[in-house]
Amino acid sequence: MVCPLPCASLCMLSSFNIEQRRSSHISSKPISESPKTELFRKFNSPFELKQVHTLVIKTGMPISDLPLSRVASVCARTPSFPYAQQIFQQVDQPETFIWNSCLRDFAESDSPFDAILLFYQIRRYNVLPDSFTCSFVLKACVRLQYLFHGRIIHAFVEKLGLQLNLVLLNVIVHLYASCGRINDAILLFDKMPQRDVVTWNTMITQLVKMGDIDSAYKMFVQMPDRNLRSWTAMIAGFVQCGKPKEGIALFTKMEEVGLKPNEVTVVAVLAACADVGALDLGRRIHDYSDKRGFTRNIHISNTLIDMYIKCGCLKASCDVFKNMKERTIVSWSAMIQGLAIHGKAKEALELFSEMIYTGMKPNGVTFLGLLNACSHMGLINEGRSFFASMTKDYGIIPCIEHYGCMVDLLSRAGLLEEAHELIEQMPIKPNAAVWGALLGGCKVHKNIEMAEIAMRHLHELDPLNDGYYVVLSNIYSEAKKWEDAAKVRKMMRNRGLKRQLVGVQLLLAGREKLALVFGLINTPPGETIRIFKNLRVCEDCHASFKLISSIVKREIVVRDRNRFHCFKDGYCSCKDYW
DNA sequence: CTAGGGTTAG
Repeated sequence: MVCPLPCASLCMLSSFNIEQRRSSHISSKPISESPKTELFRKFNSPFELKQVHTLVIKTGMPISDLPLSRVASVCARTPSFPYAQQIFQQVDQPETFIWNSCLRDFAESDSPFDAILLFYQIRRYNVLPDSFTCSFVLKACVRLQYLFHGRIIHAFVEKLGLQLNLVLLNVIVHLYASCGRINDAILLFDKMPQRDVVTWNTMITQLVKMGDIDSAYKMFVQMPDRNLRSWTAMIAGFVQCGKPKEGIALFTKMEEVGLKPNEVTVVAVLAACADVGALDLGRRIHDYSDKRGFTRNIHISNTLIDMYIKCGCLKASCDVFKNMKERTIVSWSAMIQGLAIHGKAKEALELFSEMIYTGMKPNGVTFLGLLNACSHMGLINEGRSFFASMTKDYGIIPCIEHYGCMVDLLSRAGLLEEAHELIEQMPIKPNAAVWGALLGGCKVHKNIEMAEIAMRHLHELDPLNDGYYVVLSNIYSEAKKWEDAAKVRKMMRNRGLKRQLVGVQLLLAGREKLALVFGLINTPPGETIRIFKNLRVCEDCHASFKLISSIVKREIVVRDRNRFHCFKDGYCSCKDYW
């Protein structure tokens, strides 16, 4: 992160002459419409500003009609500050007020750095700053994660005697915490003479961002008053920290207290439902959202799509998607990924074409969905061509997850050498997921040599994960290499990994079937049965489910770690490729 | 009403 000294930022203002010369011929360029109107809106240099100013004076237009932020932004970057000051002093508003509005615009713009520049100019030319001035420039510091400037402004706040202003202190707490200085934030929090619900909410959110959900919850319990935002922040916090069950439990408590969820709460709760597969609650929230008109909110529809997908209701997610009047890349990517994990590769690819046709630009996540689709259905050539196209046609640099998908795609298809080559030549250091994908392929295609290569890396990258040892041991066992299998088990024991290799699989297999029987007894005939598990479905269960689905004439949807299996009339949506 | 806190796809 660039964090120039304040004096350095002032030095940057010396580009005045270059800018003036570069832009002086803009006005002589042929412009459609009225060139003067164009100039009035878009002037970019002090030179053009003077032209506009002249225009204002000539036409007798009130000076307050000038786009003041434009004036300020031109002058923030050049030594023409006094010129803008002159103009502002003729406007029928306090000068500080106008500079503050400009600061606010800059702080919220795409280049918040302008606010920092302008702030130092304001200081230099002795405009009297107030608490609003500080709050806007602090906001820019937060957005830019400029701790250095933030500390300067903090000191400045004290110098101005504003150290008791609660709003400012809240922003400063936010600044320190969001810049990773949680201890500074806590220090300030502890010595604040008073705190309000915003102070507490800020701490909770930032603690969650640091991954410290326990401290966040302690504060949530400890705080004197909680508003809807406090509850929402805490629910979202649980979801973000991978504790969706706790999130749902807290939501239930919130309802008991009598608070009604708003749009943001709904997004967080739906995300929790998606993670644990709480379809009933998800449907209830969907109803509620419809009643309150929340479904027009794109965030909510996007999250609904995701929730239905992860709960195994592809149809319901399609309905939400179709009913959306506007869609973002998140909507499309979620839907493509949804089709992919439900084994509808063809539909996923078609949806992608449709998306491109509407002019929506894909991003990295979109391609993850596409590669997933290809991977689950063994579409090797399509996968290769998407992987090439993402960079070539859309300028998206593949990240580790994309490589993981490609390795998965090639390995599943038995192209273990090609997968290994891809890993060897990828520009990022491969992680455990990448080598794990290769190992998975080695199991399916019974390649012991390659499995050993993958294992050497996994051993190093993720030594405490017993799952890989289990896979390797199984590969040896299947090849009847009992001694090697025993060696792996010994290795696990030496590392203190105690999982019972054979017992685990049997137990899980039993559980899946038990879940199915339970579902058959407890649901009306004909209704879809949904089973969730946190590992991969084993081959034995997969075969049984196909059979049972045709006998009882019911759909059985199983969510495993990676995807969905929809069993119907003796067939599975994965077409046995998984 | 010139300022501060909570949200989605992998």
